[in-house]
Amino acid sequence: MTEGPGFGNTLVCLSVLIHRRYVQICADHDLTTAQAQLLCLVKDQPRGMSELGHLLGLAKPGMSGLVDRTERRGLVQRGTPEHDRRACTISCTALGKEIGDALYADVSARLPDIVDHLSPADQRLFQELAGMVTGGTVSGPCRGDDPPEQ
Amino acid sequence: MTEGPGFGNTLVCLSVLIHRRYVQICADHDLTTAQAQLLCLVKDQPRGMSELGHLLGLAKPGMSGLVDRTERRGLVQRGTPEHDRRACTISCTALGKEIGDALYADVSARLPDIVDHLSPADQRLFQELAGMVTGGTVSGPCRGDDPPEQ
DNA sequence: AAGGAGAAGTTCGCGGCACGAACCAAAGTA
DNA sequence: TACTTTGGTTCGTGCCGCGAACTTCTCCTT
Repeated sequence: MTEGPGFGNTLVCLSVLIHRRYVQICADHDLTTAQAQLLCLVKDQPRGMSELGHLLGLAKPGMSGLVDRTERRGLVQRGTPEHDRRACTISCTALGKEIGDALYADVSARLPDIVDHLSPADQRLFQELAGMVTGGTVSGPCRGDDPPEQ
Repeated sequence: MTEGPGFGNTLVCLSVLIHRRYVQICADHDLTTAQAQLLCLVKDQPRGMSELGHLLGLAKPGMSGLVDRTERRGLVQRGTPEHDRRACTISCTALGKEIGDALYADVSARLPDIVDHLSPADQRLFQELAGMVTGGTVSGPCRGDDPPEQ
């Protein structure tokens, strides 16, 4: 409604801009963005596959593969909750926790670089608005609007 | 400097949020995001592989593959400029132009949905700030800071 | 208790994506 | 005429994610 014809494009540019810096930072920790997001979601608490799939917007095979690869690197591990033996709990290894914390700190420190050329007031404003857009989803990536439950 | 510890995370969420909606819109036009971005870059003017690689942040093999797949779908075509016969110009087919224009219109129309829950004033503010962050790069994705020239 | 419906994950096969290394051909240069 | 540089391609590899099919377990109904 209130947006000009170029706003959509601007949003894409913004997303790409953020993503590229994010890729750099992840690569510095030898992580892909998918693995990084998984790690950040489980670094402070174990979670089930379904929950992770929902949070990451992935279907079941995608989750399985991602956990496979991340587990193979020793960052994460599968466990079985006793109350439901078909389910699967993903938790962090000590190494994963260490790397995840370091990554999170680095993201907090270096990702905001992309707004460096704005005035401090504008930076604060942008930060606040970005928080409103993402709906205050603090931990992990925002939930998708389309639950990919299959 | 002015950002709290969660700002980096908020930016990641914002990027993911935008990207997911973008993926949806692209899929509605039967495009991947990579192909969509390529199409948008060449839909109004032909460009060389190097230039595209620079704009998209891709190395040479990545560009070759992307153009291969997009060409195979008949959306884009390779041409040879007469002044340099080893180079290669990527231009749009009629079909590609049509789809590219439709996609662009759809992105302009539907991507701003993600800020719908903000007040009109905040939406305008966010739009303006987002434009400032992306540095007014109007056409195509923003240039990366690290030229992946190899 | 039996038996079927549904949920949680896995596996398989596929395709898109993107990299490094090696390569080829054309252009420029000594 | 050689040598170097530049623009792209090919090859092999790995990550990513989907749909379809399958197994196992839980739960609900009868």
